[in-house]
Amino acid sequence: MIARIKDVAQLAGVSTATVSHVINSTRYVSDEVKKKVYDAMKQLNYSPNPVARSLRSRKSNIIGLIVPIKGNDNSNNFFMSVANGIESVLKKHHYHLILSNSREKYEEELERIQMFNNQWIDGLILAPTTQSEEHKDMERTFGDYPVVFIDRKPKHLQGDCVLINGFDGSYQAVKALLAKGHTRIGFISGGLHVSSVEERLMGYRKALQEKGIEPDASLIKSGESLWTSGYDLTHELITNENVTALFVANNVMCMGTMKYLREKRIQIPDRMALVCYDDYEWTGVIDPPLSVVRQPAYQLGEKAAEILLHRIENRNGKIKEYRLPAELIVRDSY
Amino acid sequence: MIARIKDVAQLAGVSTATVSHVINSTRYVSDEVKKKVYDAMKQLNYSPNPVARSLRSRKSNIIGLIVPIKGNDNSNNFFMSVANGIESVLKKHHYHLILSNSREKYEEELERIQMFNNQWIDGLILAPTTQSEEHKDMERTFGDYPVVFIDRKPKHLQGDCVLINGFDGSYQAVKALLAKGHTRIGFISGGLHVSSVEERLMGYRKALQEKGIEPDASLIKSGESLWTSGYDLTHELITNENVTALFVANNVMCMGTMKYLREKRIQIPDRMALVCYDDYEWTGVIDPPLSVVRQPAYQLGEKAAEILLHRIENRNGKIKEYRLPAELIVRDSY
DNA sequence: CTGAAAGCGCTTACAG
DNA sequence: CTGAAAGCGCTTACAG
Repeated sequence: MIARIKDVAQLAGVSTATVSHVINSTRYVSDEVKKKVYDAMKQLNYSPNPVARSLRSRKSNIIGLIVPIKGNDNSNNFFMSVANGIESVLKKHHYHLILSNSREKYEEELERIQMFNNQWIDGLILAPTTQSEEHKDMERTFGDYPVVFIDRKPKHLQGDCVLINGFDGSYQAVKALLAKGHTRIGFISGGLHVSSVEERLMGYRKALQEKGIEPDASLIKSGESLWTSGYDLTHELITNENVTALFVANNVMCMGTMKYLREKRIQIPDRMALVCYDDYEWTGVIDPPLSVVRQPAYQLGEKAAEILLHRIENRNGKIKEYRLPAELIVRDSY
Repeated sequence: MIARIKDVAQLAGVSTATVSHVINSTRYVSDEVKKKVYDAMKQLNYSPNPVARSLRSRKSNIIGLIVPIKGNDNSNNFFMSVANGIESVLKKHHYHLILSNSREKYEEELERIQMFNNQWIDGLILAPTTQSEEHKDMERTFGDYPVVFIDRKPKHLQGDCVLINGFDGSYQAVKALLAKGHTRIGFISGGLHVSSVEERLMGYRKALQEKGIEPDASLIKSGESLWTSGYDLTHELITNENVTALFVANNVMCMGTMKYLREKRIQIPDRMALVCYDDYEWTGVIDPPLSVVRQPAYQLGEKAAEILLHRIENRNGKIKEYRLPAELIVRDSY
């Protein structure tokens, strides 16, 4: 039989109120009484029922996470690292993580949020779908809990944000390509309306402009985050635009670029210089090892969790936007 | 203000019992009364408080998942796909998923299980740590909920299992290498005491024996699931054992193998034939595209969730062990 | 310094 | 066919 607080109180010869206060350190209890309570708890192998606790205190110690991972996309370890980072700090604070997936669809995202509203989560970490960045009305959807946005900054919503400094990462990458003498540098990425991608493009532009090169719109290609799309766009840039270098700001698309270059026997870096996004291990073991922009995904998760937990304690503090630095990892592809 | 069942009852002019029964279809209610209740619910934008519901009904609609992902290992998308598969079927049944990570440490695994015991989860999906396969006493640790083991079969515990047929996948892979005339085929993997790895080794042995080749223990190398370990073991096999082919039954270690072969300029497949584990996209875009054994991770998750949900409804059915087929994807590395 | 008791929002025997 | 009321296991004003 599972012990209840009543059983503990009875065995310790005190009231349930006292047991509760001992457990939660919420008012003074004499050491003598405390000891009796602890002994009884131990003897009964008692641990409080968190559901009853949640009902009464209106606090669940559960955090929701919604990630946008398309279909069967098992190449996307970014959000998996993020989830891991979140979980690691939640654990320390005795919180749990409910994982949910919007599959990059706005309707599913709303659906998940609504499920969470009923579930009495204490807070939500949301990587908004690319569509939801546009939707003003989403704010009304959230329940009465704090929300931290990650990776993508919704244009019409305000709230704490944890982002990666894609501007600087891209700026460094393109600057490095320019330093090697490249002037026609292709840019490949996912949808440009996503804030994270937008920033990467801004970094690209800025680096070019500093060198006195006006960005050529025909060198900037965006498509779906699929390797096939990366393949096609690489083809376009190489056959029509005479580029000598590529900056591929999307890891999945980068695989398509690699596939294309390999098939056409275009040597890296001699005939095509390359910098890609995301430092997954495979990028280091292929031939040649790829120079990449590294995103601190795990740390992003940690930071988001810390901010959310802080916000739960302190609902009215000033809203903040955090940016974690991206890092250019130089290997042999340019 | 958030509406409670009482408010709905009042507005509809019925008892809370009736409202509850309408919501849960748990006893007959006349269509007329039903309509009044639905109207009131709609008007008040009512949705039941799941915490209160859980407390009373002792059912949380939450499933726990514990995965063993080491430290910052962002190459491990296997369990991420599994989690995705689980989540997709839970969603359909209005269940939630709590994600937790044992980091491949037995103590952390126990800790997480204990947290779950308090949390009143309705069931647990567990990918046991390699250590926990050994521990008989773990059974006593579980609370009063069904458990489904995935990917690894604990030697001393009984319960539903969903595994991948690593035997057959490996058998096919090694058979293919043998068909190309290779006889000295190295085997590289993580710890051999893990059931999934054990099976892969058995498939390797079986294929050799069928060809009349007695497996040579010195060609069988196991180490930690790290690319550095794959690198070192590849070095050993090539310099000391004169192998002409390698079967690397671990995706992370396979990266080390690739790195080694590339550094030493050992041509694949001419000077070294290769079959690796796990069909991640990068294995298809490198040069040459790798032949791999594909594991249906997403489907593993789906199956595990289905079985667990079924088990929750039907605690006393016969315990089952499911095996999903692994598939040899033939590309250009042998 | 501690206890008796109300109440969180539901579900579910019990009664008619 | 439906309702009044107990109770799930806690927390927390209120009282002394």
